[in-house]
Amino acid sequence: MRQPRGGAQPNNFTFPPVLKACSYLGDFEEGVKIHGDAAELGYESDVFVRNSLIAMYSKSGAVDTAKRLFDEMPDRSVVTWTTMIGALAQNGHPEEALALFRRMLEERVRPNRATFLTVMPCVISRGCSNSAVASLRHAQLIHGFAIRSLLIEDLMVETAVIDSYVRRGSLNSARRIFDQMREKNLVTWSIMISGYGMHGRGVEVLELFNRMKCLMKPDHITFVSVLSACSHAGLIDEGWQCFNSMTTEFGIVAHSEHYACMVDLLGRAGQLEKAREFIEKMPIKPDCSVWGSLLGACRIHPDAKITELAATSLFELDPQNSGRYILLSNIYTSLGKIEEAHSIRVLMRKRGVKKIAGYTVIELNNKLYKFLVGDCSNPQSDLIYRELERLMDRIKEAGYVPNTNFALHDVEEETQVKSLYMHSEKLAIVFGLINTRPESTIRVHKNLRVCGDCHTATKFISKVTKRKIVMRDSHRFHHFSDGECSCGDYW
DNA sequence: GTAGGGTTAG
Repeated sequence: MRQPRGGAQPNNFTFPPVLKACSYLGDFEEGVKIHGDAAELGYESDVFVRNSLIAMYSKSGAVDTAKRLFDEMPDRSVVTWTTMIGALAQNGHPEEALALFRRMLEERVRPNRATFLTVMPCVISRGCSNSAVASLRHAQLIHGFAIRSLLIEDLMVETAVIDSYVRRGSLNSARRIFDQMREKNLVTWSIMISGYGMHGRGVEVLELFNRMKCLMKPDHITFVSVLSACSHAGLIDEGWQCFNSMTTEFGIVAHSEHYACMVDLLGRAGQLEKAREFIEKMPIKPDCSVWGSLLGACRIHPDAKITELAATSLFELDPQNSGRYILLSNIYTSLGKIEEAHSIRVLMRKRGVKKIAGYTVIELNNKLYKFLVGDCSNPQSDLIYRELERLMDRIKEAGYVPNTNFALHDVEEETQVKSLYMHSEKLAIVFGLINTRPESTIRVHKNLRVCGDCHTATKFISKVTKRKIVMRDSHRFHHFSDGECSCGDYW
């Protein structure tokens, strides 16, 4: 491309596919050079070339450059907007992506199907890293737009809407759309199945999976959904059956994610030794997801030897993962190994591993309220802490015992209990209790996995206040009601 | 003739 031989000059039609190829090959150095060529030849202002450049920079992670190209553009097409929204969404800026989508609507640019499917993940906010950012308002805006644009009969759009309902905790709404769909594909089925898994509904998981198998061949992703759902619902035998049938019946080769699910399944059920044997017999090298599952099992069933085994491999394979250090430190604490727990936190600091700050979000009247540990930024803070104190006394009378394993360890016990009270989960729930009608369900969303003490406390809170509380965490949903949780403490 | 989009888990 640099020095065209034989006098063949590239024109504006040449650049987009070539830039796409650079992204595909991951050769962004070449992409930047081609950008230079395009500029030199005067094609940088061509809308197609511009859009391709934005897409290329987005895939290379250079969002700033992409944004600059976008901002400097005089004429933008729907594709330009969609590409830029995607660039923000896929590079960890879902809030900016949604803001840009709003701006697009304000500037009267008509979004299309691709735009919808690009912004949808920002509303759905999957995974834990960017969770809890999108408000219900955004979701309604986009859902409404889908209906107005008559896109609601589109298979992929409907699937995305189902996903958004599942992830906002409205399983029934999701199921209603699912049942009414004229056509469903593998993705639709996988989402609905994993949705039931996230909510701990094992019966429906198996029911749907059995129905699905008659209609189409499940793929490796379906099996991850089904296996993890079995593990969340404590369906040990059914999980084994699925795992075996995956290869024998469907010819799908098990990957590390499937092994990780099986280790998780066995580990949660307390069969740690069996899980260890299972790892030993694996035909592929266990990766950090497998060891992570094993360590996760030790959180529920503390075992010094197995913990050591998992931790050793993890620190070698994935030394920068902060969650693992915290988990390990908590396991040591529950094993009574206070010294070790402390040294893990020291090691973490020494290696410069940054903790992800935990927070809980609650939505009231279309507004999001975010709470950090010990947060005092809310205008109602005084009231919240007073109510919290009262509520803690009430649940203690009902039998709640604070579990200081989840508190900071280098402080006195009384302070530990106090710091437990200030966890973001509890603050958000109390804020919800104060500001909503007595019969309404409280919905909160934590960016990390819910803390064990908060999980116990919330069960008691649901009992003494007679409130339904739905908590979404980074892994699943917990539906609290009358002192019980839908996860059956099997998380 | 060229550019943008949905699914799994620990």
